[in-house]
Amino acid sequence: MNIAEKMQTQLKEEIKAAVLKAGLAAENEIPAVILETPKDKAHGDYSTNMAMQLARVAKKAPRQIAEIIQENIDLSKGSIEKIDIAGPGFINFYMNNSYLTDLVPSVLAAGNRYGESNAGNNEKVQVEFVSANPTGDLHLGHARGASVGDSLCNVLEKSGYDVTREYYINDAGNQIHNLAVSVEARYFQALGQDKAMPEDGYHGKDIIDMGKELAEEFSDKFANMTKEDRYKAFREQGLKYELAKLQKDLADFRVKFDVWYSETSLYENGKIDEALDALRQNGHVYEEEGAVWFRSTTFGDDKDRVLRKQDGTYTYLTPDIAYHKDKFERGYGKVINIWGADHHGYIPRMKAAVEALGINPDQLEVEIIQMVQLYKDGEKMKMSKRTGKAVTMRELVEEVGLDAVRYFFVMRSGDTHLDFDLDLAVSQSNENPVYYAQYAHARISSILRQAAEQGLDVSADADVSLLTAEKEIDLLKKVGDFPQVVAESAEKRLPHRITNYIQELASAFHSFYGAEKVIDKDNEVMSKARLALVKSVQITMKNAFSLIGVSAPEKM
RNA sequence: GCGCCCGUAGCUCAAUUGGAUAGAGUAUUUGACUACGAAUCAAAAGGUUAGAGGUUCGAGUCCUCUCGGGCGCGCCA
Repeated sequence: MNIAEKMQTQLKEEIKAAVLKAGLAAENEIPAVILETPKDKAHGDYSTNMAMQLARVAKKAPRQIAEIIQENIDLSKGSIEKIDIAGPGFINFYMNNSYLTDLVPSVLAAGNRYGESNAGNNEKVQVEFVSANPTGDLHLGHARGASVGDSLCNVLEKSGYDVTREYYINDAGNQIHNLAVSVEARYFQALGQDKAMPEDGYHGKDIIDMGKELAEEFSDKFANMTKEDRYKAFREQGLKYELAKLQKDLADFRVKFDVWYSETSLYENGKIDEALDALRQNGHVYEEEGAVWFRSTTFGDDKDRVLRKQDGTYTYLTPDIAYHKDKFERGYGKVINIWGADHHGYIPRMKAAVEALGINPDQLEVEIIQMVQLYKDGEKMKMSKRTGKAVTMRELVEEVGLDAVRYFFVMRSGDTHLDFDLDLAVSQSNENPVYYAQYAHARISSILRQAAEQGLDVSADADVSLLTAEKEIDLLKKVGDFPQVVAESAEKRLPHRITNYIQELASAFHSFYGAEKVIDKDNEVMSKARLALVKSVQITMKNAFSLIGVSAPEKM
């Protein structure tokens, strides 16, 4: 348990004890004590709404109850400096700051492990994200999904979950057929032959490049094959090429998947049939008009869904059901899918399928990432993957820089439509929030470098009780918040909380920096105390950056 | 037509999932560099939380309706 948590537990117990002592309510009538950190620090370090909650039970006015609680609280037991009653009945606690002296040494000792907690109890969680079809370049929406998904995974890991990052490769189905014939057309075009692109083909630049590369490497080898062999070859080559590109682009984006899961493998190892059988055995499957249906309406879906088409092939849903069945069989307590908003209509049927397999559908969570709109020169840019007129993730990173892209995407909660202003993101000015935070880290690094040159080392036994100035206390408290911010970010699946926190931490540091001088030749004891503080800020900042996949530069 | 999501400062977004006077960045205005990094700090100004009802001690947050925007609604994936 970290220091802030300890404080809060202690305080909660003392509040409960006071309520009991005053006879305001019986033990079983007391609601769980809720502690909040007031937005306005003039309202103390913590506040509770206990008095309002007890109004009904105690049959007294909230403010009166608050006064009674106040009288019965043991200040020293709760490490409380002062108690105020405010507003409709809030009880505000001003804590004794002496606990903060323990904070700095504990952060220094924890190092890059600072922020960890065991909130997740080592539960196995699987997160599937991006999972773009291997038929073209990753674009803006995927970049958002990759940023948010990877950050969520990091935050979950830091909070004590056992996380698996997974990418589902849609290497079966119609789109791969279209890929094969698109590659074929580009190949012949590269050989100088006039070959029209198919109606549903992929017009991306990457396919043109692939056609050229194949023509260079293999010359007219494919042209001389039988039609069947040629199709097979292009299918294979296309997949290989696209998959390699996806893996490289994501690796360059600092996203590392543990598992690349092939849809085709489900066809080959019989898992689709197993899943179908399971659904059938549970009585959720029927035949009609020559097709096999899943009665998903039993579980709240709008309409029943086809599993096997009249022509005998499966719909997209069927292998996906098998995939999800397999996920749970691998022992994950929680399965999280991060999907683009264009797939939200797919949620009810997937949940229905999970439930029909006898699994609690609450174990499947689907996080929807809203669409990204790109603006350039103040105008909306039209994008279409089919015609190849999309800005790719790679281009975006080349233009904007990886740190800024990742920061920008994690900065916003996933459930709002995002306008990405290309001109703003590109600008290397202070308009770009990522620099504000990175600058704080660089500044700290610079201070530490200079201190070292002057023979001042950071040591854990510095007398941090000297840190009593307002800005120092604010900064200490902010550092102390970190583990809980991480845990909450994980629990609520809101990785953007981390960037909010980074901004606050950076702001607290810059403000402190403006008010107090760290290295003071005439006061070595104070210098050492502040150096220890600054070092703990640096550790926290760096750990926070690493959660969102952004670098913490020592110089800029 | 039906379903899901969104609507908060000029702009881009937060808001401890029902808490106090709705906050940051940016843009605007003012002040601070012979200063450990001015990519910074200090301050001012900026709001009927799209609108109308309702629920309760208390609503940006929950419910109903209206308006506006996005995305879905296939034996495509």
